[in-house]
Amino acid sequence: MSKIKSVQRSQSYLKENRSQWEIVHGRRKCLPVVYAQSILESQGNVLCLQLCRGFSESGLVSVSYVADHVIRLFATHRSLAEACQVFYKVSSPSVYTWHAIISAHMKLGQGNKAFDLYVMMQKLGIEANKFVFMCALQICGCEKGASTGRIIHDELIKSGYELDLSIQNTLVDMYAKCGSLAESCSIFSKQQERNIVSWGAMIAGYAAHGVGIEGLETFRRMYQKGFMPNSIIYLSVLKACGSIEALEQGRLLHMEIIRDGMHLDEVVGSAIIDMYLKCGSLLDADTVFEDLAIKDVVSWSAMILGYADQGHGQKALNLYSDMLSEDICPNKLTFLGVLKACWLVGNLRQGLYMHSEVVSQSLDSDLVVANTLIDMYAKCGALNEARHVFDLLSSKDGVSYNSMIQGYVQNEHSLPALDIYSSMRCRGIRPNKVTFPTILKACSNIRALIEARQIHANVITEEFDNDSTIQSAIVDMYAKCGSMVEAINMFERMQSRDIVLWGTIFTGCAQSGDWQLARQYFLKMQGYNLKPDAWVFNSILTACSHAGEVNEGRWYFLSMIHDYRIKPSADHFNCIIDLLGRSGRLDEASDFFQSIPEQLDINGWTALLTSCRSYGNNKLGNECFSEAM
DNA sequence: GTAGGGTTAG
Repeated sequence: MSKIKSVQRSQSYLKENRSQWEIVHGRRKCLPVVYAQSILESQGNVLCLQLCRGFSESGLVSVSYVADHVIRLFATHRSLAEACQVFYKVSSPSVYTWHAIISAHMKLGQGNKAFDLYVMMQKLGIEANKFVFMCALQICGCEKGASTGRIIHDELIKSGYELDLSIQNTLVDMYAKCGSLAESCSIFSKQQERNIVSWGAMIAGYAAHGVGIEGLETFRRMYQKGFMPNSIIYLSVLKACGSIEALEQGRLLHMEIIRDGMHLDEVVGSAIIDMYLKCGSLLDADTVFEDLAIKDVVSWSAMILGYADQGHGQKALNLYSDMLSEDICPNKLTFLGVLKACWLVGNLRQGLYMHSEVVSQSLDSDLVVANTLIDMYAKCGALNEARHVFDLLSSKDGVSYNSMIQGYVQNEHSLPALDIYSSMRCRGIRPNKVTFPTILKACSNIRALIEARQIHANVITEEFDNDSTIQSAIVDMYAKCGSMVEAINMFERMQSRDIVLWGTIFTGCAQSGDWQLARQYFLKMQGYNLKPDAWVFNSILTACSHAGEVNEGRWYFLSMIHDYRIKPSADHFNCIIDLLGRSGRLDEASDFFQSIPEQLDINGWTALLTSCRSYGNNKLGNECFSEAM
């Protein structure tokens, strides 16, 4: 039957007298609903909604099998209120009706309400079927978390549904979405039978957790087992490639997708663009984007965000204005990209304008957007604006606090950063691996040793004391706060120490003027076969300079040049001049430079002249000046 | 009679 005829028949049914309708059509009375569905599929238009409303008002919906269809259709039209109205009119809802209303809530982002309905259904003595169980598992994946998921998993075992393929697939998906990849893998590996969905769920799980190598490996195994990938599989595999920046694998995948003729699909196309951008290949992304038949808000946003992530702020902003001129309405992710672009190019004015756009779309209450706004303002140096967004945010998460703390620390406002940190702890929001290095830096900046010790204690209670980045930050913090004993205590406990960390120790020694300790550690470092870099030498020379170790300083300077082939920078020259100058040996400083003229650049001369001036030796200064010219 | 896996994310 043609679609137009379906519409006409549906409408004429509705016009008929209700009682007659029921008698005449008997059990086939839900047929118009099926027609309405076909209209939705073909046109997705207002007409379908009108038909649904007609049913909703006709009273026919009190019969559960009519209501089931109508609820599902209202859910597709994102009209949860109308779906609920229908549900409440059903005199004795069947398990199908319950499934329809639970699923409607879940799909429209009301996971908690959906779960309440699930519990209510069971209390009313209606036994869940596999579809309801699948729905409950999905709610755990998006709202309730793994602990509730495990309870339902137990219920499934008792009811025997555990052996059902769709249920197993949903379990794999649920555990992955809850962050428990190990449980996903365990179920997947025990599956006796798998279909394309099973493979898709597992690959998506790996991709979402950034374990791209396993994702690609699973994709390969799937292929070997004779499953042909569909577009959904490709989306996950592309994400897996992007997560590990596997450009070559991504290119091969792109070729396969072209072979299968899926590259022009706007959804797959957006994923290909995203993969190329994450792999840093902007040209490839451009080409794919240009070739897309339909550029929707997702592909535009993928480009804008991708360019912003790669540090190309201006290009991201240009893309945004191109997108607007194509009459595409920005969404939340577009704004995330544009806000990032604003701070990349340091354009606070555009940032303020984008903020007003965000407000006009009522996206300012969205946590991710608000956090990005805080970040944008803070990175543009507009701390008051950042704080304003932060204060207005009713439910702040760890990221909000981290962004605000980072904003203060980056702008060298360490005290308010410490304040925010304490209010974060008061509200029971746990600091994480982003918080600790930042707040430790705040302590270093103002040498707040007492607070720093407290934060070190927090690091231990939050079990981040084995994180190498945080350990380094603690060493750095103690060194900068002048407590070399604590710095060394931490340093000695560390499993692996990179050159930066050794540099931190030398800087600490230099600041405290402890040349003996610096020398001791320098020897120790050489024992680990670590090559000192320019920065390490700078610290060593500073330590010599502070301790007045003229000969040692000279020796290390020459060793740096000849043994380690490091070209001295102005900082190194400054150290030597300082070292000689402190001992009142400006002539020697001059001679010193004469002995290595090929190393001198304009910075070296500038350093020498500055030093002559600060030590009041104009004669030497003039000589140096004419020589430099 | 139902579905299950999917793109852009601070």
